[in-house]
Amino acid sequence: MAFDHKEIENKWQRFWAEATVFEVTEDPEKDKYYVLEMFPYPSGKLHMGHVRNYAIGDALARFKRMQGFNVLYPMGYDSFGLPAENAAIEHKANPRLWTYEKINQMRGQQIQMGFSYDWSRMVKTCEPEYYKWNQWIFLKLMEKGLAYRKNAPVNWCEKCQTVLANEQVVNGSCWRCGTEVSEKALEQWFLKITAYADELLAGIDKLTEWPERVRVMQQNWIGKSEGVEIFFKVKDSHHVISTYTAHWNTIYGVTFLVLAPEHPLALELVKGTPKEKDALKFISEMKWLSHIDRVNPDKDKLGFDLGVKAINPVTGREIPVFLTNFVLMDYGTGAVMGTPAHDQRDFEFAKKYGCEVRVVVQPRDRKLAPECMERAFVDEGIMVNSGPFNGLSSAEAMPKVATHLVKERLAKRAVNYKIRDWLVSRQRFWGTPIPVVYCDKCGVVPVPEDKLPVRLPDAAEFGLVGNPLQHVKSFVETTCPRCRAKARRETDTMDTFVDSAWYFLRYSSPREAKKPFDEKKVWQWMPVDQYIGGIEHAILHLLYARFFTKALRDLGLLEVDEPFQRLLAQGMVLKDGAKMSKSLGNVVDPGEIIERFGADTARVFILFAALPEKEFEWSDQGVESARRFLERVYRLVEASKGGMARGEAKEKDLAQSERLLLSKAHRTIQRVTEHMENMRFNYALQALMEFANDLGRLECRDRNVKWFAVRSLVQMLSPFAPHLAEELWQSTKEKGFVSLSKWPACDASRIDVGAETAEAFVESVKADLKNVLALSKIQKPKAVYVFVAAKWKATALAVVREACKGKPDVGLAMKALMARPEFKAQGKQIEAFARAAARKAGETGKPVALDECPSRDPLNKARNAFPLKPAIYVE
RNA sequence: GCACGGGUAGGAAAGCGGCCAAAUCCGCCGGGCUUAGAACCCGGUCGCUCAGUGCGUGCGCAGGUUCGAAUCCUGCCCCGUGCACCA
Repeated sequence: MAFDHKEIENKWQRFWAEATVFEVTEDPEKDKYYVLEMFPYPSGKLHMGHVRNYAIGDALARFKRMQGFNVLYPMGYDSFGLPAENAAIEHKANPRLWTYEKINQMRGQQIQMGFSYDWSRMVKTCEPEYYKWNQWIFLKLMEKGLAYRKNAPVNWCEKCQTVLANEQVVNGSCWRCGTEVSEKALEQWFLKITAYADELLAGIDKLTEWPERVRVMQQNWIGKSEGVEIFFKVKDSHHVISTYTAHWNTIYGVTFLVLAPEHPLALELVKGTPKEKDALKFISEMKWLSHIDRVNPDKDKLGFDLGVKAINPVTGREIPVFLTNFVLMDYGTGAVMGTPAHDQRDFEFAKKYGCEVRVVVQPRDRKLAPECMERAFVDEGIMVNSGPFNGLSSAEAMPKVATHLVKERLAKRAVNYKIRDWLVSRQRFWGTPIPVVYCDKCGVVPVPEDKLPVRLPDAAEFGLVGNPLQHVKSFVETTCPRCRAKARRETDTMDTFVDSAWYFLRYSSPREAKKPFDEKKVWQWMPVDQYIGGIEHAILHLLYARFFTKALRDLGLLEVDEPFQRLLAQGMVLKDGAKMSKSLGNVVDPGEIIERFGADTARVFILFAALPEKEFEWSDQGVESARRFLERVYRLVEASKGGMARGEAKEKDLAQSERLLLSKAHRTIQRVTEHMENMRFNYALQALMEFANDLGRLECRDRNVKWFAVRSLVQMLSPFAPHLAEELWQSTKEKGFVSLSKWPACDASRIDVGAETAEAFVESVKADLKNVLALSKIQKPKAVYVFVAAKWKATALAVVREACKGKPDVGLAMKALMARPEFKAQGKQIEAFARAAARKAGETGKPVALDECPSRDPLNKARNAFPLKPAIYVE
């Protein structure tokens, strides 16, 4: 091993910390750049996902820093949450101590990785100095009616003994423990994210630097639907059933209505009729079904005919009214009109319960007959059986039908959203206490601002039923802030997503004691220029953070609308084709990689493996190759040290290969800079690898060119392998830290396009041929030998043929060469001799006879000397 | 079902109208260096063919647009991811 990664890494980590190299303050002289990674839950050990996430962020932060930006690159811990509490139950550990231990372990590994965080800004959400402001913001939201309490059926996880937000229910199961979620009615706290539904949706258009799929997911989640509510009169009754639809053009095809079992009219309509008892029975059966079963499209559609008739407002026909399991009370009006011919669910229902199928949209290429239909026709077509709208296309009919219905007062325009208010109550200990008190006299009383934070008690008994906080008397028993009477403190804590909904603001002024953050400083840093994290937060966290940003703006605390300018959803690290997971046993521990190969290697490998947003397969060989690359750079720089001198290279003094090297250096700077800008780190590394090869093979005696090339390489390597780069920076006698050096500038005029292209090659072949001919005084050569790198062979020969105007037979020359007794051996050997000749020719500047060639001269040296420039021999 | 992303050489993964038989890394083959190996350096790595070279096939499948397609369009087949009885 050429270098000792442990020694180098420890050394530079210490130096960075001692010199507080990465701490930043606001600086009006510089442009700011805020790089943020989704802060981790402190589980103790980093996993590969973390390493990838932070390697990406750190490379960008280091690059931007070197470019002269004032870079805010902080780290913190999302340290409230279930695992700490579960550990408390299992191991009788104190969740606070457990959490702090894990934070320290994790932070230790992050330091080992060499991430350039400003640790002075560290934020831990479980500390009162942080969660105090959760409470404060909660109270502000309460004042504005954006935080409220209501009795609601909630998603309940029996195992975690807690309520879950809709976003935390994955396929009907708890997102954490996988237990099937059940439904339960409870008094719960909500945040009114729906008040911002429209703005959150409209804002997505502005997020042009977010991945498309995340934007789509958010759009779907908000689920805005613009439609109409159509009113159906109930026959022989004063009741009106209002239904929401987005396909109002099919109103003439409505042949029944279906109500959710919870619909207020469900019982009302059958009160006192013989159907009442059965209706009650049906309703209670439906209530037994969980929400999950109700919305499962594979479940049978069940109906109960209420026996009453409604009137289709446009056809005047009487239509039956059913209760059903497949209509949801919390979307639209809880009642749906049935258009069996044009909606698959309605079609199935109608077939089962014998409702009329009435076609009102005909496909253009065939004719539908209700009795022959096997499924609903849901595509675009021509309106039929629709009174005045017959003959229109369904698209044309949409606005006309809507206008008609509204004008006739049969309907009103309506908008519906899928998004629901955010349920933030959790029946857990390890979270931010919700700052309210229940008083028998005054009701729900907010804790006054000056009494914040409501601190979590230091100790509690874990493992009892329900929330441990309920059993802490000193916490629960309090007095009413308003009337001083005995009162009970709220024991629910906040969803941890509240913590992460604004932590990025806190980094601007992490020790601010009088408010959640300093407005001026936040103004300096926000928005986050580049946010990086896992796709799993595409909806949950990102939507909540956007909501908080807007809500805080409306509280007058912020001036930005959107928190995250550019978003990168990093890809997963796979092993054996699957996500690394304990249960699959395919986890690669970053700690071991750091130990064996070093942090620099781990970083280079992980960034080189693929584009950051794509998933890639872990490869042990890939790790080794990353290490080999670093070794090569190390050797190159060590070998170059003697031949370098700081200074500007003088163009006219440069030999071809030196000019080429200089050109390559600038070309590489150009490529790497551009790739860094776009976070295409794998390309940047590729360019660096190629450049390292060039540096190794191109002969360079010019000390200034050498210096520039080596120095640039070390600098550009530093975002990827910062420790090694610092070491090389120091060993090449550069001042200060490479981490703080100015990113090399590409001087486009130094890019010698000619030297890098075939044209230039052709020119050089021509020139060399001329020189050779002149020097050798052979005006009419019998043969010409050209020795070059294989890729240039064809070009070179073509040029020589052209230049010699066909006189010497170049092809025959090679044959003649083959015929010589000393070259009877293999072609390879001929090549070796040829290269030796080329080298000799290059050294003396004169052509040499082949038999002058030292036969044992190493091929590789000849090869190194003449990668591009041809050697020409004539006879 | 809908939406989004993919299918490229032995493997991973670039390219997204001509400079593409296709970057880079790995693997494999040959050579150099070595007592030998490791490491390191060089060359090769779709098939046939040659001294140079040339030809054929070719980037999921089938068509199309174009002077020209891995790259653009259409349809199809696979694979991921997300959302799904949202009316």
